Amino acid sequence: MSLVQWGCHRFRDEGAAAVTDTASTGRALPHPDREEIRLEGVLHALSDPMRLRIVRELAAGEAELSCSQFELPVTKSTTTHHFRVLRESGVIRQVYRGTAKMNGLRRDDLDGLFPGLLDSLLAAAERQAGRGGTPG
Amino acid sequence: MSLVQWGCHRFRDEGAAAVTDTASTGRALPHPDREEIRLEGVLHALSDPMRLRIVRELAAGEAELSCSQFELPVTKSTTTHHFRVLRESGVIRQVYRGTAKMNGLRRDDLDGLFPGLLDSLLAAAERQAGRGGTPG
DNA sequence: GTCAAACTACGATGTCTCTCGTACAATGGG
DNA sequence: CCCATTGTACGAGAGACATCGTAGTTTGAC
Repeated sequence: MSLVQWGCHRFRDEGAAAVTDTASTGRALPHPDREEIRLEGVLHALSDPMRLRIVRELAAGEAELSCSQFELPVTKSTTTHHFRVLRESGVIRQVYRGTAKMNGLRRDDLDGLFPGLLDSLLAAAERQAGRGGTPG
Repeated sequence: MSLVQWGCHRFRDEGAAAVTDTASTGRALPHPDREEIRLEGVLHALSDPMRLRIVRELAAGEAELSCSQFELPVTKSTTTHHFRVLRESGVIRQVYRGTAKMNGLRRDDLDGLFPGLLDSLLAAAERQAGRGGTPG
């Protein structure tokens, strides 16, 4: 049938992402620019219970949190993986601080791109959690 | 390490779903009840470009649409697959009418469960489409 | 310098997903 | 009854994903 190949479910190009996060230490992490953030990528990132939970905890507190402050029922390797997915999809921003890696929601960028979306999503997760689901 | 196994990324239980859609013809299709709809499942369904596109077309028009009215760049088999994912996640409702299968957004159920979410998602998709993405 | 803490890299594994093609079933019109 | 239209079932293949374990790197404290 020879159909158009327009790269479905492939959100990990990143291409030349901005690597300009020289925090207190020298290590930098690749983040997509605001304009590179794709809705499908964000939804994919948030469609995993573990990641939705992370984002909910991140949204609950004001400050940034290090990876180790999340008590997730998975190993450290898996935790690293989930945080990377969140960062590469543009949902969170990660910065090294000493041996820790601090995580913060990219609220400004997400609100700028998709006004109201993040709040709706968080409210939805909250509602479902109250209903007896386990997404956070 | 022996961690808790709490069924991550497994949204397809459905269990005893409601199969009470005897439309004009006799064939019925399993839909999750409103309370069975899970946010993660909805996000997962919408994280695919093809399905996001379907939902956007569905939301644009008022009336229900048959599967064949969507001109998707995939085969019929694949189209069937995507519509099933959307139905099983609770995003759309499907009903047979003659040889056609009519599709409608489950707006009431989604708005009831997650107020504002669907609109935010559609607005986000619209915005991204205007920006030059291809999600619809 | 040594050491613990925090996180990463890599490879493996099992499952899921997207896609297809072919063959099949249900419906309604002549 | 025959047939076109519409959609399904099934099986397969390529690739993505979540998870793990082990081994390694980076950092800061002593």
